[in-house]
Amino acid sequence: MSVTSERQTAKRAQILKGAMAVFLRLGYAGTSMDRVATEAGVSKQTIYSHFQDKEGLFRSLIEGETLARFEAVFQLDPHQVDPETLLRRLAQIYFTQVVDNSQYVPLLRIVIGESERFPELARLFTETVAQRGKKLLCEYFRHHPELSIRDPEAIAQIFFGSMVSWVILQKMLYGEASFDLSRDRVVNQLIDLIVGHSGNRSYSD
Amino acid sequence: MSVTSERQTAKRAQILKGAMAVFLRLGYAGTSMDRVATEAGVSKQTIYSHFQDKEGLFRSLIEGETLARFEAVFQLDPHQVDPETLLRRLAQIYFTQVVDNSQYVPLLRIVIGESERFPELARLFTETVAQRGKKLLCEYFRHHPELSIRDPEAIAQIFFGSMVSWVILQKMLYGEASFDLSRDRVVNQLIDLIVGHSGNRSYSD
DNA sequence: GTCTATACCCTGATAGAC
DNA sequence: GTCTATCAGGGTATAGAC
Repeated sequence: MSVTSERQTAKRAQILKGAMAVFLRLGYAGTSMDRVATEAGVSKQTIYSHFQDKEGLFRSLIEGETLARFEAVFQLDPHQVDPETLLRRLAQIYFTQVVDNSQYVPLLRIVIGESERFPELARLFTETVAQRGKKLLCEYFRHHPELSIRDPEAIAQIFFGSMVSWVILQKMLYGEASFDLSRDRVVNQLIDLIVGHSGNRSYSD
Repeated sequence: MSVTSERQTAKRAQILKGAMAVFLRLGYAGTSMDRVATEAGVSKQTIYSHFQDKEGLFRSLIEGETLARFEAVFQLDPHQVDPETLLRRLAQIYFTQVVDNSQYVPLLRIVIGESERFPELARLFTETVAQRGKKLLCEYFRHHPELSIRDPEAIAQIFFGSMVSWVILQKMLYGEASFDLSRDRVVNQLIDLIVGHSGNRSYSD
């Protein structure tokens, strides 16, 4: 039975891998089960023996991607680090560990695009991904009153929201074709605004 | 001929109105031409006599919505207004004239969701909508060196990006269910950061 | 559990009457 | 230009052999 179980989970992973390639490229409605079967290298009936239907497959896929990808992100200890270093490190983690992953942009696109058909996936995404860094930053602000941050949650929204909207505008909506603006400039100005330093270093230092 | 032409444009507008209701709710692939015909109150063949195919209808719809909706936005004269008033007025225009329109969130969602299949629509959207306010704000910063804005474009990205990402998180991805954060708090903190005032007024004052 | 073959519906697009 | 009727193809999901 353990062998059978291993085979099952292997097939399941194989199906999910193929499904991810198709769903993230073509969206939910644009994806056919035939195409998933071909991409995964299994027959259609095999998919239906592991997942109830197309919706169930899609939910399992997005849920798994959301939870697996971001559970190890933003785990740093914020104490005993100066503010500029913390903000720069958070930006670095977001850009190098999240944005530079080739599946982040398509995943964000499909979560947004299908957020009306699958609202619970959208909520899962916001709760696991968006709130994580925000809570860490808010806690830091509350323990550092010398920064005189009036509204930590609003500042956290500004900090992460500026970076996310940069990704959407530049990478998702092809804004870089008509408007060149590097990550570093946004991060430097954010740090300049929040902690009042000049902020000329790169986020990747 | 003028009567015929009027009838044509009336039918065309009728089709586009029905198409908008369906496309914005179900996405491109999720929309069927049968459903558009029913919603618009015309037959399917009538649609095909006005538009080449499904793609052509979709492109006309999104292009028209993008151009018509935002051509009158951000037309204010920025000169001889103090910085806080300008930023607060820009935020007010964005939230009341853009976000509060019931079609903005679905339109933004579908432009993002279909940005891989229709990249030229995504570029049109960024160029007409996103860049308009940004350019106005940048020009203002350049004419007001007393604000000592080092990187106007980056600050403009932070200003508008924070508001757009607030809409995406709170309204599109249902973040308001787990995280309450009002517009006013974000706008007040943005103004506080950029012009250094306390910012306790409402954006709608 | 996995495959081939198939049922049945709905899709985009068109033909022809008026 | 607008409608009804229809075509060919692809959609999800399932039946039955092994």
